[in-house]
Amino acid sequence: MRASDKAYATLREDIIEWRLAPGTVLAEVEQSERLGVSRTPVREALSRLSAEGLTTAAGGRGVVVTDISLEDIDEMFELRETLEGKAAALAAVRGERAVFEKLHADLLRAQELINDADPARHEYYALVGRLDEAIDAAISNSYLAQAMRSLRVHLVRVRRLAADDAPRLHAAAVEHAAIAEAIAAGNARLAEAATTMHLHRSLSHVKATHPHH
Amino acid sequence: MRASDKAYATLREDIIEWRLAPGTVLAEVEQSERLGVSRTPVREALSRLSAEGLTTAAGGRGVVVTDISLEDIDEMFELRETLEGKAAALAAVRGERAVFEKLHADLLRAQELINDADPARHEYYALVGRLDEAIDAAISNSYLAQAMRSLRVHLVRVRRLAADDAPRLHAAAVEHAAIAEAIAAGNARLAEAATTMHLHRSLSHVKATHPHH
DNA sequence: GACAAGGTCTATGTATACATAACTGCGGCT
DNA sequence: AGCCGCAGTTATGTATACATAGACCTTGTC
Repeated sequence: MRASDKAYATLREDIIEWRLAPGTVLAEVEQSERLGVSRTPVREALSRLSAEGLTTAAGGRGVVVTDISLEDIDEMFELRETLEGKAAALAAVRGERAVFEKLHADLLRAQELINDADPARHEYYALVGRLDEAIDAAISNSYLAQAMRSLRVHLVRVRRLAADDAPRLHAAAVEHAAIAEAIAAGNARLAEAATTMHLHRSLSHVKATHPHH
Repeated sequence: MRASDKAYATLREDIIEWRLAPGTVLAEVEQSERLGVSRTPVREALSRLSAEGLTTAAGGRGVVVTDISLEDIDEMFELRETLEGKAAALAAVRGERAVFEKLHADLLRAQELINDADPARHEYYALVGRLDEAIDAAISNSYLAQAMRSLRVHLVRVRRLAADDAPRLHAAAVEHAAIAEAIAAGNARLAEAATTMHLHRSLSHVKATHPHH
């Protein structure tokens, strides 16, 4: 593994997991010492992070971890609804029925994955991730897929902030299942509507959890 | 101006203007000699270009200029319709009426800008650029604006490929005027429809001009 | 004659030394 | 007392030397 990849992965993880708070200044020398690599790979990592929008170059004095305001969350979900709504509609038209029928069935059984044995809900999120990947593959549009990937980085940060509780996850699983079902049925408008509903409820949940910020 | 900015701007311009053909291998030493800077800024420039999608890291053997296939153009316009349609609708709701009324009037007079005195149509494209900027500002959604900016880079490359002729530009000016008018009127659905129409005709024109590729 | 294995070579990946510009603190001026 | 300006310091920006890994060519064998 390249040192720059390591630096990038570590910094990215630290930012997403909120171990590096917004506003934190990431100095090159400081980070190179912390990560045990030289300034060059750190520099490249910070470059990539800034391109993604996780950090911003604060003119001259290092790069700082970007903040996420309530307005940012609204804006992110506005774009998300546009992109994922379109993606769901396209997947309904172009996707393979069998793939989404299986995902539908798995998502209906996802309630069992949400238990106290796995507080981080790794398996549940992995399943949701498979739905995302299936949609990405089904739309066969690399530009749209890329736009959604860019956005997902920021959404993971929001998710960490929102502290999904079990009731919300149970409801979300049902909503995801509805999306998969609509895609499997080849019903584009229904798939888009199901996506809109899901995102609306997700946003409401986030806002209810964090009224301030 | 920083050397890395210079390297980035030069390389980006060369790629967009098709002076660097798709498939061209951009070796670091070679480019650093050509641009008169050291490898470090060239490296950073290539990094940024790859993040934008203008180049791709060809595992081990340098970065190569990405190609644009006919499928790519279809995909780009599919995303573009989604993004710009939404943006136009939002601008109709959130934008300032006066700004778009002025743009509407200017665009109706744009026919005069398309003459033999300016073969590159700088003034015309500047006016269209002002419409884009006005919409960007009106939507007040930095994530959506960022997604559109990312896409526009690639679209400029396609435009250079399509060799816009005077008749198409005259028609496009009218279509742009219709978008501005709908936004000024605060009619979101009409603005979205006008955008869809414009993009459909643009794509048809590009495909008619370049049936192969 | 073709395929595979090894070596060489050339590219990128990394580290570090040096240049330069901006921020900060201090001092003098108004 | 507040502000402007200068210098010191410390950060980033650049260049270059060195490490390393992958690609291509050569050579040997089947």
